[in-house]
Amino acid sequence: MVELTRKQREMERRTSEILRVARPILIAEGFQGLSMDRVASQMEYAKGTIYNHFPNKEEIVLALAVESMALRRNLFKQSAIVIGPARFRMMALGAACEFFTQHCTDDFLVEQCIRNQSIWDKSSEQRQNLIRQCEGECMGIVAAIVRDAVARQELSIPVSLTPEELVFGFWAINYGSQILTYSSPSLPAIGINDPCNAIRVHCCTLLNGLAWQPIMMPAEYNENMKKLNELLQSKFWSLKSQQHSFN
Amino acid sequence: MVELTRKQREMERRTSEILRVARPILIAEGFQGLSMDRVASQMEYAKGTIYNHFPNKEEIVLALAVESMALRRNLFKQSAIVIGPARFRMMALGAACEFFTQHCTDDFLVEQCIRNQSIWDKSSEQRQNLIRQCEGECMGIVAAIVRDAVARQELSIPVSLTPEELVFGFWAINYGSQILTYSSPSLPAIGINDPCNAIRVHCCTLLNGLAWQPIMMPAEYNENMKKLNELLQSKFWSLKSQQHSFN
DNA sequence: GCATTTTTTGACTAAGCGCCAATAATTGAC
DNA sequence: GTCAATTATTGGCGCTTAGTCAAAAAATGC
Repeated sequence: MVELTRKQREMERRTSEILRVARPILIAEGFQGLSMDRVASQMEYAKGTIYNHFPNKEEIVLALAVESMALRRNLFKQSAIVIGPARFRMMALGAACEFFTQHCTDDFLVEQCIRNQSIWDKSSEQRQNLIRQCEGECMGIVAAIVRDAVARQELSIPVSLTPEELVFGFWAINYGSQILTYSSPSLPAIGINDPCNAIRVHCCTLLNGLAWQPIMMPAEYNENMKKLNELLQSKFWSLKSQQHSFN
Repeated sequence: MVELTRKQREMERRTSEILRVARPILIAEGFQGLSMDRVASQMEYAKGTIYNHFPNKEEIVLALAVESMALRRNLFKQSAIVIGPARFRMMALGAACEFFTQHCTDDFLVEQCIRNQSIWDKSSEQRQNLIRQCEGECMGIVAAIVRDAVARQELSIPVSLTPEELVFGFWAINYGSQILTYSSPSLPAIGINDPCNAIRVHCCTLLNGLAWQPIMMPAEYNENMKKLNELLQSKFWSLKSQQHSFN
């Protein structure tokens, strides 16, 4: 029995080795560029062995996405515990989104890869659920801040919106802007020189529009975001080092 | 010479025939599922002939995206001429985004297909520029509304934002929410039951946060969006019929 | 040391992209 | 109307890749 677990451990070690090899290929050359032969030859194993770990290419990509989304979730968890009014914690989550895209760009790109029907069609329910769970956890972290703000009477949610639907607006604006920034050819050519600053202003405006206390002008908001960003940076290294070990 | 143009016309007719055949395949089965052999056999031409029209698969996809984005742009143009204060026109563009995603879902999906580095790597500069141009025109339409609102003193833009960067916020929130709605597995499972309504509320809040006159409560905003949506629907049919003929 | 189970291997099939030499069709000069 | 020159079409070929599977190798356990 102790032998069996040693074998299992060996198996798992190799599973993560496959992911370690596959990730940079996926990031550099996309889903097309990632080939099983290439992974196999770089691992110095036969292709069939790779198929003992993952039934198809899509599962590898989904497994990579699970890792990347776990990092995002951990970053969210760390951001949600900054001190101050709920609005500050909400801002910290905006900072986390910025930070993730800018400093974990590879993981951000992996997340993009799975927004593709064909990957979901060919992968296992089980691994899909890991993604959904992680997404749900991220949502839960932010929604908890909203609920806390309501409890503290610093915010009242517009009628007809659930706390999660309120979060959805911030999710959409951050996610949308980051996708556009990274995939739209030549934003500056159509007059968008500093998309990141623009989204900060919009988030601030949205928070103020919701009358989420304390109200701030964009300049003040921006100052606070800078501080939150630095705080996040200092927290980040310890987070990276335990990347796959903590919940 | 008249013979030559007849030939050219024949050539162009077949080019659009290829796109007509390729589009439903791309939509139903994605970039992977679209194969040159399949297009050729469905056209009852040899594969080589398809390659006389398009140097590779990526160019076909980009050509399809040009058509879809032209439809979006035309919808934007039609929406931008509704009567009333600039804020109403801005709202009409939000309605156009909703409308496009809901009633031209195929075109929305085609737009998504090209957010993929490998397609841009393998396609011609020339066709890429058609996409960029269309994107720039869409931006121009909306930015003009913003500029008009400033001129009418119904809006003052936050310092540090260009009119285009202001538009970018609305672009991001609409685009982001639509991508999430269409590609995120089970939004309702994480508490988002009506993403479309949520985004309407957020857009209203954002407009109010910018103090864009006339200020509206979400309920009133929603009523106006409904009316704009109906108006758009009535305009849409004539637009569809002349889809590729007008600028 | 040997039989049984498990794992690994890499040749193989099927499918698809892109190429190109051979074939067919069209053109236009006379 | 004929025929040489040009242009367009064809489909088979080389190459790559996903995924399979029977045979070989390795590990296990008695």
